[in-house]
Amino acid sequence: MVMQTYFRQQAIGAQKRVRTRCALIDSAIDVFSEKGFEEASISEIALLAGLANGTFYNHFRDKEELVAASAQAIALEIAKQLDARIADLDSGLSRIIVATYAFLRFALRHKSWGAVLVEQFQRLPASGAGVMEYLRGDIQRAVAQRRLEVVVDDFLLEQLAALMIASLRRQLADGFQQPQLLRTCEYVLRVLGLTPKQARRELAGVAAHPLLVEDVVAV
Amino acid sequence: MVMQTYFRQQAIGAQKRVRTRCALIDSAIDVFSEKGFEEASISEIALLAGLANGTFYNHFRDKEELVAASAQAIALEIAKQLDARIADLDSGLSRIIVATYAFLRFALRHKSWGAVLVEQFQRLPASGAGVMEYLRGDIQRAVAQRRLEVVVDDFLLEQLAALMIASLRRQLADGFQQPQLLRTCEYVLRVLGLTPKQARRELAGVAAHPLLVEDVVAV
DNA sequence: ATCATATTTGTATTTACTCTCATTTTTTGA
DNA sequence: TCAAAAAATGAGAGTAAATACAAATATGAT
Repeated sequence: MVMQTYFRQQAIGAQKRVRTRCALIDSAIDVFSEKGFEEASISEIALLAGLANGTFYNHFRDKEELVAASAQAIALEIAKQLDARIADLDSGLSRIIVATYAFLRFALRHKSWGAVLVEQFQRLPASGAGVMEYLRGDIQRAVAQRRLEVVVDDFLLEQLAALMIASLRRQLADGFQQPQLLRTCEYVLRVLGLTPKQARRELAGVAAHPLLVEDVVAV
Repeated sequence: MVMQTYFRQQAIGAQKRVRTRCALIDSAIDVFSEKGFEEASISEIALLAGLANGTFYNHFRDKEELVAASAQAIALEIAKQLDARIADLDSGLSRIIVATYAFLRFALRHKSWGAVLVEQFQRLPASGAGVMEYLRGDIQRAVAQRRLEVVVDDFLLEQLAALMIASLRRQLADGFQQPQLLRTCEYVLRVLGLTPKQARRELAGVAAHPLLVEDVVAV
């Protein structure tokens, strides 16, 4: 696989410091997702980024800081893309479903991104739950719309994140399988307090959304 | 904290090979739970076990193999203890609840054990889900008793394991909090297809079980 | 275009660990 | 008790992280 250069390209025109940082992140995403965190060596990452070993330490204290920065960059990017695409949805419940589905779908299409998210979640679940911060707003919206009755706290978000990350990890290993992705969406809704029937109905209700239709969703 | 010697003591009288192996596992549980997997060094583990560095390699190929063996030893031990104590319960649903609660409660009382389970689950979720293999039987029992309608597959068990491990991890960090533990039990039941009301009712139904009463359960 | 500043380079050094293996010690069972 | 087998030892080779730093280079504001 050829090196990804997504963040590099985003940074064209920016300060040198930012550009180099992005080069390291691009390189790290590649090496982490290919070898895993522990096997990835700093010198290899620097080399692949076209930089000398010492340069790494101008930007990050250690590997942990780099994987955290990579995961955050990825999460921000995904969130940005999702936000725009579900702006048309008013129902909190629908937003939860579509965002959850699309988030996982996206991370499965861009496997190296997904791998880094999984890596960082395992390392620091609290920060990982932050990756799903967008869910908080949509859940609260659904509560305000009287479609859910639930207290939104960090523990709840962590439990939901655990479901999603476990699903992601499994499918990164086995390949995308829509039924599993839909099951995870259902489980999320059930944990949020919907009955299985309601969850199924809500899911069917958004099956026609463009972000789901790409896959020809069969609920 | 003084070193735990649980498995060592189990192995008194056994072959030398087994005794040394258990000494390494005891030591590993201590070091892993105190420093985490990455910071733990093989030489430190060997030293704490009263062994020379090289001895480690007579028993395990690397740290991964050791943490896997430790987690398995722990899981077997917990399963053994739980099995005996829920033998009186006939209802599959009740067994699911009590076992889930007691499993987490146990891992929270013996923090170093809990930490190793979390570590291994993060490393290899599939094997981690094996830790919860006991759940499979109880779920199938509940299905046979017509209290659940669900297909039991590996994916389902992994999703449930993810909920439990996330809860465990959070409480290892923050300390035992019964409300969170009970919430995780409820979420497990909901994922299994119970409505929130049913889940709540089932939970109340077993609140009097000895394994839960230790904590004076307030549902 | 210039130059003060910021960044990168790459080597050298320290530190810490993993893993190997020839040798020594301990165990086991007859 | 004894000898063969099993296990333990610990020094050493090899690897990589982390840090330092003086010299070289690139940058961007003016």
